[in-house]
Amino acid sequence: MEWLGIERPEIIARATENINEMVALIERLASEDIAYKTDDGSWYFRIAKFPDYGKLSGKDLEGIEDGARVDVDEYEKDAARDFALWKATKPGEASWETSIGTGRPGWHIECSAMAMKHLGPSFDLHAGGEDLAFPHHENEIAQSECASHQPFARHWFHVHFLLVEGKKMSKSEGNFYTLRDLLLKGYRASAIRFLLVSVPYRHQMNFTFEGLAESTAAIDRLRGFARRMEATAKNPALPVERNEELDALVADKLAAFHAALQNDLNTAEARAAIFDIVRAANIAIDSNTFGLGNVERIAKALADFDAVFDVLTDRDAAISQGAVAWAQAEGRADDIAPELLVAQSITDEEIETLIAERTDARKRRNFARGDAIRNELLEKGVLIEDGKDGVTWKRK
RNA sequence: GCACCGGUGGCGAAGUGGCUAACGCGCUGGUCUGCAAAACCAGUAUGCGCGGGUUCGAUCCCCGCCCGGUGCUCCA
Repeated sequence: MEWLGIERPEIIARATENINEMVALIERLASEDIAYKTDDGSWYFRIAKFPDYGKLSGKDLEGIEDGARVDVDEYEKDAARDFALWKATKPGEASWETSIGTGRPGWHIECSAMAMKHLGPSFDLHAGGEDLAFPHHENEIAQSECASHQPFARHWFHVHFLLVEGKKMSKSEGNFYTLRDLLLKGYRASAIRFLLVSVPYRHQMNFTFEGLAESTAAIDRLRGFARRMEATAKNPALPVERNEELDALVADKLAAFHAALQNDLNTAEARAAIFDIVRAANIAIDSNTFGLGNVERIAKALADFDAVFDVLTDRDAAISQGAVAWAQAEGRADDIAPELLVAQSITDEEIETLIAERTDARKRRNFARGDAIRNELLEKGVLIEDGKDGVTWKRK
């Protein structure tokens, strides 16, 4: 997770450490006859007591009427759609001895109990995959709101599953990749992150290797621009007064960036606004209409962008090295892309030395030698750029 | 079979009842460069799954169909 720049949760709750809370919740429901015990010692939730059932998923409950697809007697439930809160012990299963009997909690009660314990009866946001809306989240709402008599989560955030190369991801399709797999193939962590966040969460995205290459190129452009801004800000030849037209455009696009994120996290639109700024600023610099006064707002835009997207700072090499080290330790060295090892075989110091030699050769107009060095570095994944103010380089 | 979500250029992907259908990548040509790279410019969907309908006007609304995803039993 940290490889993708994802923050760790403040609290990671474990179901097995919160059995008491779950039992208390079931007892509270039982006191209002919402939870009931069956002959085998299991507890079920009486959906008839919660008229709002189905409000999240918009399910038509007629489809799961009593006895339609489930043998009611077999489960001893009062209604087929009632769901388990607590399951009586079965041989070979973990169980706890509690005031409501010996057994283990049902799946849904765990989440209700832990969410309310840490966040209170009402909280802002509950997330989950699209597959969980029904029945899991629906059942959480029913249990929690019946127990607390308050609204449970105010907003629900359901992410769509992604497609991989146009198909659902599955081991049998052979399109199941872990983050480590992708890193070992030579893709950058930042590109993976950027691709994943570039499509709004509500939409199903098609994750492709071509898409990863696209993200890599897009990040290169953004990082290149960030570097260019830094260099430009230090350029003493630049006029101090700002280009008002450009500044207004940047302000406009920065507002659009934030508006897009405010609009249900539309990351695709937010991203577009930043690229608009990049292009406009590049044009201004290229046409010598850029002033030092323009730097401030653009720097603010980049900072705001990166506070969310977090791809400008290059930590890719270290992360890839981590993946390589892992593969070597696990005996999976064969999975490491050759380019990755080649790229890691040259140090920054060695690159600087070669570039200095090349610059020297070019001054003497020995272009053959200069180009030879450039090609040598290129083979090691190092790209040289000759700018007006000197040579810069980056790893591919 | 039923319900919900989606189907936009070569690819990824925004968006809107009527303005040139964003943005990124790719590709082609150009500027710059010793040559490249980077950056910039121009071009690249007469078109938004298919067929009807509503409307002065639909990619955007309605209906049907096709395709993809998810759910509709248990487990988590």
